[in-house]
Amino acid sequence: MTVSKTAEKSSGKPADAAKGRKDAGEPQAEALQLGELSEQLGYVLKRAQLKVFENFLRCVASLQLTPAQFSVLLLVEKNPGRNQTEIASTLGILRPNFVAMLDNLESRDLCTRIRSTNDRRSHILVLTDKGKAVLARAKKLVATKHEARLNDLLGQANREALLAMLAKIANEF
Amino acid sequence: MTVSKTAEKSSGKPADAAKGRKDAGEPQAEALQLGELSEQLGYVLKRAQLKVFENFLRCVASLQLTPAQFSVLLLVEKNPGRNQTEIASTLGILRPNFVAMLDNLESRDLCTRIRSTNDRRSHILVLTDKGKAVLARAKKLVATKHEARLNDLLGQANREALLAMLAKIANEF
DNA sequence: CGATATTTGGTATGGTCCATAACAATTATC
DNA sequence: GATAATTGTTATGGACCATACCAAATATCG
Repeated sequence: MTVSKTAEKSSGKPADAAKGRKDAGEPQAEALQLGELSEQLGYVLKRAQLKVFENFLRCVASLQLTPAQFSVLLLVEKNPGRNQTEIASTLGILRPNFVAMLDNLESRDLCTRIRSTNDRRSHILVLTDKGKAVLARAKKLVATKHEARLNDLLGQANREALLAMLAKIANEF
Repeated sequence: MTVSKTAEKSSGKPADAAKGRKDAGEPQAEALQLGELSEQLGYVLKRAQLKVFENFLRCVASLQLTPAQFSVLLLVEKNPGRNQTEIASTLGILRPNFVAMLDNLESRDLCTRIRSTNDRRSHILVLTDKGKAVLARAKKLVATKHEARLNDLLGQANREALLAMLAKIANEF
């Protein structure tokens, strides 16, 4: 597959190599045939994922949160008192790569590392008040602007079916 | 969201920070709560995408093809005589990044750049005989090992519904 | 107890992918 | 025929991912 983030200079959908295709009378090199590509799970999946992330970023742009950061805040809120290793591995983040991420969140006063008294090796992660507030606002934005759009596009039932299938793939494929 | 490729050193599913969870009698720090994370479209989507790519790579490992390379070969076969810009932009690949990719495929004698006689700036892309043969084998592997697995997992009808929804997201989100 | 192994957070580093700027050669435009 | 646009390309930087390694703290076991 392939699918990068900012499709050429052209419009949104990358599948139009040609310019301002309308129905004008230009010599216009006709559009390419996607062919079997549109049946490839990985291709469509990646395309969809990029679009969703892109939309997510726009929706929470005012809070300056990436999908990854949002997931960290969500998980820390739901599981306060856990250490870096636990949070990171649950999200599939490798511990070394989690350090800079936490440095960022901590520098913005969204979460805090606390030396555990039981095990003085580990850092307990906790959301700051600001972190909780930002997360609350992020949730609202995501719910009303981002996830709601799926319902408009697919309908409630289909949206749930989609999530269920994706979860199944993520867990059993 | 987040989701890296090789979840920690632990097993497959990243959602088990703890070790060999069974039902033994260890002090074992209980598993984390995913919470609202499992309802986040982007999170589940990314997770699924990583799993699918991972499986794709395994299925065509004998041919040494990445999803991106596979998509290029597919598109060139379906649209012979197109130049680099057209193929790249259709796939959402930026032209500068497409150069090294083609260098690779060409060095393996899977496709060829041909100077166009009409426009001597552009390179026409064509699959070599070896390229066609490799692609044919890849298709077979993908169909029988990769895509077939989706049917086993979701069933034919659901698989088609999933692809349709993903395509809709990719195009209209 | 004390030697050894393991775990935790962290640093350093390299790879891959993605994005932008710039350039020469060629072609289009006026 | 001068200027603009296009094509393939190089160079470069950023983001993300993965591995090896380290010191401090803890666990394990003789």
